[in-house]
Amino acid sequence: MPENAQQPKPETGSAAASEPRDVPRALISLIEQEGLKIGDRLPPELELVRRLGFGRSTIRETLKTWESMGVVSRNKGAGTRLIAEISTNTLRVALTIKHEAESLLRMQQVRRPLEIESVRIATRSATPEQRRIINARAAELMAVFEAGEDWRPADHRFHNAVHDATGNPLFRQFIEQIQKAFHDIYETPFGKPHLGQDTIPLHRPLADAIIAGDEDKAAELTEMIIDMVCAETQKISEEHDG
Amino acid sequence: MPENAQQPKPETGSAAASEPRDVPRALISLIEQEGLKIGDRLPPELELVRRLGFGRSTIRETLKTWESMGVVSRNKGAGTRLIAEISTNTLRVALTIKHEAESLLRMQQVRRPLEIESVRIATRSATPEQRRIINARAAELMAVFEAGEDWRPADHRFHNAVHDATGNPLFRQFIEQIQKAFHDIYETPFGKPHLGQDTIPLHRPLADAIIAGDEDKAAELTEMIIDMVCAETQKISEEHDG
DNA sequence: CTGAAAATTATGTCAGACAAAGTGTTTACA
DNA sequence: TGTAAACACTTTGTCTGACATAATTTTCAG
Repeated sequence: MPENAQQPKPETGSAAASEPRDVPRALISLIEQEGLKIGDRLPPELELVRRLGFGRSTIRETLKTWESMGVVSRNKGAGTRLIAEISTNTLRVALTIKHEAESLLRMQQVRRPLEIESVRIATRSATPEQRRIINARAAELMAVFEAGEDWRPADHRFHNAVHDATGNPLFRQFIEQIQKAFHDIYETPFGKPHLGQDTIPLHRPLADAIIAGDEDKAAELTEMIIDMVCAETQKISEEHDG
Repeated sequence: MPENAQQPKPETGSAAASEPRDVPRALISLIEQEGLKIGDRLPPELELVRRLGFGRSTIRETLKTWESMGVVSRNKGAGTRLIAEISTNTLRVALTIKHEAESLLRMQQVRRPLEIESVRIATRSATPEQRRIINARAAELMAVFEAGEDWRPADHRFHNAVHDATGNPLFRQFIEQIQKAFHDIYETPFGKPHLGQDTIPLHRPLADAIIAGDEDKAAELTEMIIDMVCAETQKISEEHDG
């Protein structure tokens, strides 16, 4: 029996950075060295085994995980393709959300402090340009709403402008993912009244408070908006639990 | 050669719902039948092989994926434990975090409101039993800290107890994933002093406030703790940007 | 040049073996 | 008797090899 068993041996020698000690790192490093872009095919598993020095099952566990995170797509016969950016600079985190009436409320419960905090930070630290954009988005939202059209895209843009004004892209990412999950659950099983309709008129004073730099006022209005959504969500939950 | 190869054979016959054709479904169905709750141990892999009728590598790929999603925690020697709800209808959401030195601070910025809100909710709505656990975890943490040992596992358990007391598993999942990402970045490129050491003495009064139901006091202490971590994180960021 | 058959490629699954790290029990010693 | 070291056991981690299955590519007949 060969005693060379658990010696990863990254072998590429050069690798200025550091020798990758685990499979994900080794894979990412290979992808970067190879210059693979979205849509490109990764080398087949057996070649990865040869080049990375790990066993196939170990490598497969990582690829399977990446697949579940939406980094790669895998198909028998065809290979493994990159479908999202991945680099040493990218870290992917996955969450699981239970798909039931109650979790709608739970998601809003988590969204609440994130939304409030992002408004606070935005109010404190937005640049004049960002305040201008927020103002424009609010105007757009009110116009669409009063015209009786579908206000949800405009609402989305308004909130995005606020999140961007925090200077921290994670706020937008987190909140957006929560909302995405929310709608994935909300759209499918239940009928879908326009959730949050009553909150729209509050968006104009919210924008004003942010632009004026009145942090407490902005936070208070955000709190009201989210609480209204929470209340509606709760009603829906209860209807579907009874 | 036996030709019985790829016959999953769910065998449990009864299974009113539908015969699980893939490993995740089979696992979830087993978890539900067994009534496994958060914190419980899953059967060892070899038993799963026997009971589910799939090969070990196949089952491992699913468990590894679940681990990366924060559904289970796995340890050599010890087994696999459930750390989040999982059921037939769980939705998986992936977040991508670009990691630069700056994003360490950004993650704490997002964690901040989540941590504060979870403390507020926990203070409001924890059961007596949950308050008892929080108290015990705090005592344990202080003991370990004063003994000069590694306090991080105890710190982790303490915060988990608080998150669990919110009654909303999403808080724990979100915060845990943020921390996981944080450590993935933090451990590797930079040297790693024990971040947050000075905050530990504040945990005793925090626990007391939660147990006493003093929401504002608890929130205030949490704010102080996180802000200290943020300050330390910022210092590290700056050191590595200059 | 076209379309079907065959060969090749690549992932999916299973099985067996051993390593490594925990857990628990027993034993030795004070 | 109490405690700590030594041992056995359990469980996950990794590697290897084999075959099944689906997609792709090549070959070949018309």
